[in-house]
Formats: sequence, structure tokens, C-alpha cells
Amino acid sequence: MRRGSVEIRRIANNVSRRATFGKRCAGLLKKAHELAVLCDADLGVLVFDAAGRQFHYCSPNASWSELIQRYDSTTSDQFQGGQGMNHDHDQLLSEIARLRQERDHLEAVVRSQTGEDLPSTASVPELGHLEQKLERALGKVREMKDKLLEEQLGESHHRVHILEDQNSFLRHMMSEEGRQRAAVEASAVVAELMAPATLLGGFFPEVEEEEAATSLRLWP
Amino acid sequence: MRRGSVEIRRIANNVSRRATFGKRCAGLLKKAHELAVLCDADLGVLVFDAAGRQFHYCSPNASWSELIQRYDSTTSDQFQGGQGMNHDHDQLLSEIARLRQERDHLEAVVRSQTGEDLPSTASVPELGHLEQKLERALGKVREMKDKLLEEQLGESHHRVHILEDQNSFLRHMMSEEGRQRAAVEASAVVAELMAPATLLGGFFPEVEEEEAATSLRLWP
DNA sequence: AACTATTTATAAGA
DNA sequence: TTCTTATAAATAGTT
Repeated sequence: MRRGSVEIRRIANNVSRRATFGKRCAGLLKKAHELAVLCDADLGVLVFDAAGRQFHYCSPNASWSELIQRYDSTTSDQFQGGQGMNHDHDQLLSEIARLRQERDHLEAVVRSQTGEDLPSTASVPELGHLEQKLERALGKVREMKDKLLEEQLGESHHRVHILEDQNSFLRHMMSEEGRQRAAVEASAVVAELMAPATLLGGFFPEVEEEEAATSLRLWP
Repeated sequence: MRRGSVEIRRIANNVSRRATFGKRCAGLLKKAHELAVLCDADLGVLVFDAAGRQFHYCSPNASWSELIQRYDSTTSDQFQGGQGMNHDHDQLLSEIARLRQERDHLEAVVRSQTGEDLPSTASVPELGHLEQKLERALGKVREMKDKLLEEQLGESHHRVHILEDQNSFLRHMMSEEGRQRAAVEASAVVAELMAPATLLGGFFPEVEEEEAATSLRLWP
């Protein structure tokens, strides 16, 4: 649920950014429709998400081409014609420059977080700050790892219990069956059940499968 | 105040229709801006009220001409004038897409290095690897910090030595001067020199300044 | 334009 | 992904 007001800045997390896009884009198109109907306005909304997928709304009684023709080009640039293209071209180039700068910065952040690149630029308090950050990160990672390991261990214990129960049930069945035959023959069968699972092959192939699953697989 | 939900149909009353248009149009443009910034989307909104007045929004890092060129003309394609000259344009757009992807990846790396964003994606061995990486980084940062602190301590010690020398020289001078006066008077002066620096104020203001500089300033 | 009682939108969690 | 829910935000009617 919502916690605090939302700062209007790019959402860093990729997943929440896309989730938010879905919701807000739907909301925007809905509100566009409401405005068009309630107030008898002609309007269009055209949206491209970060992956380039397109979403749009155009009010009834209007069309995109009509809207664009009505667009007052005194406000900013033209859509058609020669100089509009150049302007657009320049904008794209500056966007590329901006993204390159951003990339370089992020790369520098990654390097400093790895402990490389620390000479000259860093002061003692800066290093202290970075140290604390790394300690926190390490704590989180260890916590996560422990949690995962405990989960896996719990699952494994559960399987062990189940298989132990099956095992004792099978032993019981064997001994019952043995009583219905000769006492000597029964004890031989029980002795075989105590042996490693692979030796059971001929008798109980389905049991062999279950047995194999008891080996602890902590690293899936 | 609001009573009941609003039916989405044309508002009959002329005055309320215009009032509502003002509010909702502002709301729509605001939400468009939020979507563009929060989710890194390229979008445009173009509105004409019933009287033909125009309102619009275009996301930063985009332009109406770019949006219109990107508009998927499968629905209705009458915006494009000439189909040529868009080759380098397309190249620039794909370069932008590539850089954005790269940025997202780097951001994800930074976040995982900070210990955020570890759920679901991470396995135990991956976490172990990250843990080791963070430990190495932490080691490097601490090493660097220790080195800097030692350097600063060394410099500070050096200053202490120099000032101690100056101090003993001054004491010597004082006692020499004292011998040339009465022995009783000299011992009184020496006693005063042993007192805290602030007490020297009236006698030797320049000495007080030097004394203050001996306090260890490890954090510049 | 300012004010609120309400409705709506939506961020985070399941 | 879709549903839920607590909370923030938008806004209809009024002043």
C-alpha cells in the first residue's frame, strides 16, 4: 500500500517502473477519455514506454491527423518540413550525449563500489561513508543468503522425515510378509532393505527413485 | 463538495462544463508529466477545448515531431511527408534505445551491489559470490582509509615535534632573560609558561597561535 | 480562487 | 499477473 507521497523522479527499480507505467498509462488514457466526453473537448494522447511500445487515445469526433493540423506551431516546432527535422535531429544527438554521460557516471559508481579507483579523489570521511555502505550491503547479502539456506534446509528436513516414514512402513510390510513365509527368508529380505538404495533396483524401482531424492541438493 | 460518482457524459451546464474542463485539463497534463518522469516514457498530450483553445504537453527528451514519426501508422498513416532521409534518424533512435538498456543494466548492477533488489533472482552461490566481492571491496576501502589516516597522523606528529622544539627554545630564551634579572622573577615566568596556553594571552599572543595549531586535526 | 467532502488513483504487498 | 488495501491525490459542488 501507498507509503508517503511519491517523489516525481525516475523510478530506479526496473520492475516497479514498469508496473507503475502500466497503471499510470491506463489512468492517463482513462482521464483523457473522461475529459473528452465530459467537456466536449478534442484531444489526443500518444505514449511510448521505455521499450518503445505505443499507447494512444484520440477523442471521438476527432482524428490524430486533424489534431496535428490544428496544432499551433507558433508554440514550438513544426511537424512537417525541413527545419523541423534538423531540430529533431539535434534533440536526438543531445539525448545521446546525455545518456552517454549518465552511463559513464554509473560506470564510475560501480567501480568505486568495487573498491577500485579510490586514489586521490577520496578523503577519509568519504571513505568512511563508503565503508559503512559496503558493510550494510554485506549485511543484507548475508542475511539473504542465510534465509535461503535455512529455507532449503527446512525443505530438506521435511523430505527426510517423509522418507523415513516411508522407509519404516516398508520395513513393517516386509516383516509382515515374512511372517507369512519362512522366518529365514524374511530376515534375508530385511537385510537387503538395509543395504544402499541402488541394491533395491530389481525389487522396488519406485522406491529407488524416492531414495535418490533424499540426497541433499542445497545448490539447485 | 463532491456528491456521488460522476457519470461520464457531456456536462449540460455551460459554466460547470468550462470549470470542469479547466480542472481536469490541468490534472491531465500534470499526470502526463508525472508518467513521463516517473516511468521514463516519451509522450505527448494535445487538447483543444470547445472554444478551440489549445493546451499541450510533451515529455522532456522527446519532441512532437519525434513522437509523430514514431507513431505506428498501422492504424492511420497520414503524418509522414517524405519517407526518405530517415535512415540516420532511425540509427540515432536505436542508439538511444541501446544506451537506455545499458543504463538500466548498470543501475541494476549498482542496486545489487548495494544489497537491494536481491529477491527471487538470486541463488545461494550467486549470493556467496556477491558476498566475497563486497568483502574484497570493503578490505580495499579500509586499507585506503588506514593509509590516509596514517599519513595524516605522521604529518601531525611532525608538526608536534616542530612545535615542541620551538616551545623548548622559547623556554630556554625565557630562562636566559630571567638570569639577567632577579632569580625569583624568572622562576615566576617559567611557572606561567607551564600553564595552559590561554593564560599566556597578554604576554605572548604569537605563541598562543602556534599552540592552537598543535591540536590534532585529522579530518580536514 | 479557495475550500472540503468524497471519489478516484495508485504504491506496495500478497 | 491480478487482487487487495491503505493512503495520497483529484475534483464536484459550494462559497
